[in-house]
Amino acid sequence: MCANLPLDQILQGDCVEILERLPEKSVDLIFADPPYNLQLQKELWRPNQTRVDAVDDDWDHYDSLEAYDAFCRQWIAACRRVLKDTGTLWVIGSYHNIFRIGALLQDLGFWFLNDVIWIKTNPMPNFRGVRFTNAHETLLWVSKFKGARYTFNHHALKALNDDLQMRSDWLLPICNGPERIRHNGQKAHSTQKPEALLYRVLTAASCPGDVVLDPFFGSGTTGAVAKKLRRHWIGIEREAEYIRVAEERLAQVQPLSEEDAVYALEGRAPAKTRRLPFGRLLEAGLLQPGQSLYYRGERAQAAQVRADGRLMLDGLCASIHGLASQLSGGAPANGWLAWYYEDENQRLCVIDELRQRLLADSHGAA
Amino acid sequence: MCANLPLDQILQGDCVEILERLPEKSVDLIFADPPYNLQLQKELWRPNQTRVDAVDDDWDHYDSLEAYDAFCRQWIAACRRVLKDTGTLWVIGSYHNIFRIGALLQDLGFWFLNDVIWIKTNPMPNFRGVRFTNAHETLLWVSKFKGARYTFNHHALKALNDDLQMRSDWLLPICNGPERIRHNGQKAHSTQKPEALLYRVLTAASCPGDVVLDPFFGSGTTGAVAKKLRRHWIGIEREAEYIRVAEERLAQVQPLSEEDAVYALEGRAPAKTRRLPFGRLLEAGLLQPGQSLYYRGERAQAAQVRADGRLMLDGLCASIHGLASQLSGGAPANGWLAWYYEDENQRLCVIDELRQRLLADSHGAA
DNA sequence: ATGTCAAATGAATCAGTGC
DNA sequence: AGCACTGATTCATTTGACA
Repeated sequence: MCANLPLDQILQGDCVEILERLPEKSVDLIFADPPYNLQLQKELWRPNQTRVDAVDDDWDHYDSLEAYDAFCRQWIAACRRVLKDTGTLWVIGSYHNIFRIGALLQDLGFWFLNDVIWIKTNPMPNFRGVRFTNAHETLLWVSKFKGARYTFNHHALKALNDDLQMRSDWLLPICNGPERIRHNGQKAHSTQKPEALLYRVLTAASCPGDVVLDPFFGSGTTGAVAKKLRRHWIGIEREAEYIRVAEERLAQVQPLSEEDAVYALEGRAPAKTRRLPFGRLLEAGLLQPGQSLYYRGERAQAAQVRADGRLMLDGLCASIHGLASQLSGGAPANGWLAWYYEDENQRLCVIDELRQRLLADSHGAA
Repeated sequence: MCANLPLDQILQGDCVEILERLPEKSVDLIFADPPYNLQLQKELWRPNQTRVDAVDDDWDHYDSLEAYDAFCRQWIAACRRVLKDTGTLWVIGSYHNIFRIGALLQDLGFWFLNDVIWIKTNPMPNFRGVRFTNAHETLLWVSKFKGARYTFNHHALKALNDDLQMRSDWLLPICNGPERIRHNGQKAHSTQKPEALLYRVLTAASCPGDVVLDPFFGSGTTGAVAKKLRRHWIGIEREAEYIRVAEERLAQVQPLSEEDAVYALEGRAPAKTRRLPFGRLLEAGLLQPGQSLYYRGERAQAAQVRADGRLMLDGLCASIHGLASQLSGGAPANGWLAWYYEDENQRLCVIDELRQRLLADSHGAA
């Protein structure tokens, strides 16, 4: 971690200027909730003749699509510079702006990992009945370039989702009730995001101790969740009033215990199996060099174990994973489940059983 | 409708060339399911739609984005020309291409009505657990320009959704089972869309007799649903094999009866009342000039009826609607429901009852 | 305290017809 | 095209008043 990174603070000012003063490749995760450029047309009234308190803040106004594009190109490029090569960027938006931002991200070399849909359980209806209820917002999740390594805590997310793989559609309520910060009954910020949304983002794409940056900090939801989950955070915000709101809020956040933060990361998934190289089976005497392993348990496809832990078959030589992949036509393969050995009773058993036996032995790990 | 519009046919060829031969402003609805960003297919397209044989991987990421943009700009512009000013365009895509298309639509002057998320009940899992399950596709719905009139059958959609306003998130299964067209066990088309999706699109944004065009016709789902719902359809498709599949499919489609098609359109909408000016109540003798009407049934807010059918209160003088609007602080108001008169028993009744009485009298309409 | 009902409200590109 | 006039339209939650 960079020594001169201002951690766990809110930096006041224009996000582009401040980002350009931060060290490059120093941040693990960026969550950006930029102005949406809503361009509201006129007053909107409910059928019960009350007025809708719409977002009409000055910070959301741009003169043209071109002006909005130029603004976004600047802050996205500045984010890219401070992001580690293994870091990822999230952006949230609506149809007013998200297509421009998505295209810009691709133009600037980012690589899409997912677009995630936040489906609101309780959106504002379309009062005039002239369109579909606008019931969602879109989150973009991109890595810095194609092929970049990145963090995705698959098991934590799976656990968060009742042991089903987490999908790209997230059903969550809007920020309301006690969580919504109000002063004298007025919203402290017109677009405060729910903590549940950030909880999911940070759990998925960062680890405890990582640095999470939010260039449009607002009421500080990103910081609040980062602090709770024991991530470092950096907030950038222009408006002094929002900074006061966020600082008061952050002072009240209690971080989870270290164990709980790690537990939140691992979720209820089976304890993460330690990595164990295939060669350990040879070292442990569970397999012998020269012994045959059978692809998918078929005796017709026999490979020989080499002393270095590689397999040979028909002149091919590769790891258990690589050879299985080649035999399957190139699909990624888990060699532990692809290869079978003959046990003392001449029965074929999957080699993963040997790995499990070794892992269960507390002294077995390398 | 244009006399020289080739209705209920599949036109073979490049969609841009064919669109440019069709009459302008002649089509009510376009549904487009364009090829995804060709990064995935490892193909390059020149701006003139000819395919570049990409023999290796050394093509440039940015060149490919630009080529895809050029391709999309052409077909979208061609669609815009044939679309009536009151027509709307739908485009479906995934994160690979939808952001480029959304931005292009805005650049070309289209106006967003909604982005709609098709959430798949049964998506393909992410087998390697390195991302979220990509469980949705995005549909864009745009009118030709800001402020354009367009068709949205609010009541039909509300009826489709158990009398709740239809939202922008649609939960529908992917096309599978008997609906999926197969030849010798092979999918006849790799991206056949479910008819339920098109059913909702056409029900929402077109009327029986309208002309629906699909520039990437494929297996013909758009045509099949259009025929069923008694819309005219035009399909454009390059591949002869897909055309054969679609023609065979369309021959088997039975249109709904006219009544069913109209019922599907109207849903449970209230019968449309004829328009009746307030002055007719005076002419019919149901109200007298000088009589008092009470705003929202409160005797403290009494307006006087003038002989010209306007109301006066506190020096204000306006129509029943205009005065109700002013009294409510500017909200649009339905005067028929806002004003009450005193009946022969000194009870206050809403003046809409008088309108209904006059409308029920078949001779009452102006 | 507890229950019931009315009022308030949330990132919104929010009207249609006829002259 | 522009103007004047008519009149159709909302869901899930939370908050607060009041019994």
